[in-house]
Amino acid sequence: MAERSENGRKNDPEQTKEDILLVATQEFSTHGLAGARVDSIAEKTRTSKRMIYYYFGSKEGLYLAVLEQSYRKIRSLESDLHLSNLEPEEALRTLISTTFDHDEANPDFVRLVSIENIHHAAHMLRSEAIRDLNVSVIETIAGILERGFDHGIFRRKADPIDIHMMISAFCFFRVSNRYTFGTIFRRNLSDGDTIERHRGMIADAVVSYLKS
Amino acid sequence: MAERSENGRKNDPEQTKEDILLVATQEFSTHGLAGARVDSIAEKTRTSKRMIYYYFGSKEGLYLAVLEQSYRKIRSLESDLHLSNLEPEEALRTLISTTFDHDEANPDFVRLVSIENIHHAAHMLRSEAIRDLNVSVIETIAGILERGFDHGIFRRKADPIDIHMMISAFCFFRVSNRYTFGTIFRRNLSDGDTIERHRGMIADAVVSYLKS
DNA sequence: GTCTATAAAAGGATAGAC
DNA sequence: GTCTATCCTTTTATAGAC
Repeated sequence: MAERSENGRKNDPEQTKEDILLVATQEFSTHGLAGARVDSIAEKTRTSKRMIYYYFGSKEGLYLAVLEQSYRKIRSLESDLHLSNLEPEEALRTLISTTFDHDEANPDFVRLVSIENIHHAAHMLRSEAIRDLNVSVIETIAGILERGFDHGIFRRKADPIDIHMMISAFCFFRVSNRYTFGTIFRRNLSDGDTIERHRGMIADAVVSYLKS
Repeated sequence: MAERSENGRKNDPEQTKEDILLVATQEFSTHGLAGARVDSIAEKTRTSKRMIYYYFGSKEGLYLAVLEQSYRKIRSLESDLHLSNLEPEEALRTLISTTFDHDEANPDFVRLVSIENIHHAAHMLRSEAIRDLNVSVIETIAGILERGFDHGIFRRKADPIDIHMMISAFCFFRVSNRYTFGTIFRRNLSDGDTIERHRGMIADAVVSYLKS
């Protein structure tokens, strides 16, 4: 009555799906939606192409699953910060560092978002899971801005979504445009010193903007 | 001895190439490199698929030509500003507005750069024309920062490339991530009021950063 | 649930005439 | 320089056995 797999684990659907998703995330983020090859994904998986269609229906279905999983991962990160105990400027700097480090650590996610924008966010629109994304970041920022203004620390009443955009833009661009920017200006944006300097820079910029 | 075309123009190679490039720019920026279809491009052109291969050799050759032409267009814009006559803060604000308006007015270019980043800037690296891009923006910014610091207007000695990145990031992201950002936060970034507010915002942020 | 083999279609590229 | 027709590889997707 021996099981089939060598690792002593019997056929595990969840495990198989996870495996496919992991490989697919890599493939889509490297080649884009149209550029990704189902065959390549299947080869790098410990299962076969047939299973991809069995579980995900189509190439697009797989892409959507990859996208949803990627967004689900960040959603969880954002909520566990507990910034309301910190004084406003410190809370904001912590939030910014978190966003910065997240993008730096997750180039695959950044690339998937870029790809989704190429496609006018069409898949994201179709996915309730993603569309109903926790926009708790905005509430967090709104709270910080309000407290900061009341305490006289920030002189400017800014829109929280605008501030979130300013932070995202900087953190995202560094990763998304790494290659073209690096090529033109001959600068390696993933270099350790550069990372440190940029992390401080975006925080200082946002804070000084709010204080001015 | 009648000419062939109805418009009284005889076969014009340059015109034909231009026509193909225009359509191809649209197609590549909308669907990405792999997603673009040579057949679709040919259909929308007043010439045939054969001519695309005749002039550009391959789909990749056409893509590279599109990319080069797009970069050539901005290069010319950046140089005709004559900012050295303006006082530093005004010069910087003018430069920022120009970048902002350029990205807003050229979503195709922004998308092509995003696509090129998906491909690790591989084509850009192969193209001398693009690699030797005029980096005069950096010299311009360096000059402004120096003058501003000497005049006591800016208190911070910042790296010109970093400042250029900060400006680019904001202006670029607004356009490149328009769809995903708009979907999640239910905000139209190409709305007139938003554009005005954002144009002022990035300028204020950079200036206050340098003054802090 | 999983595999091998294969169908079906799409899309990049070219032949050859004018 | 330009056109029509076509080749042929690549790639998505499925059939059918176990």
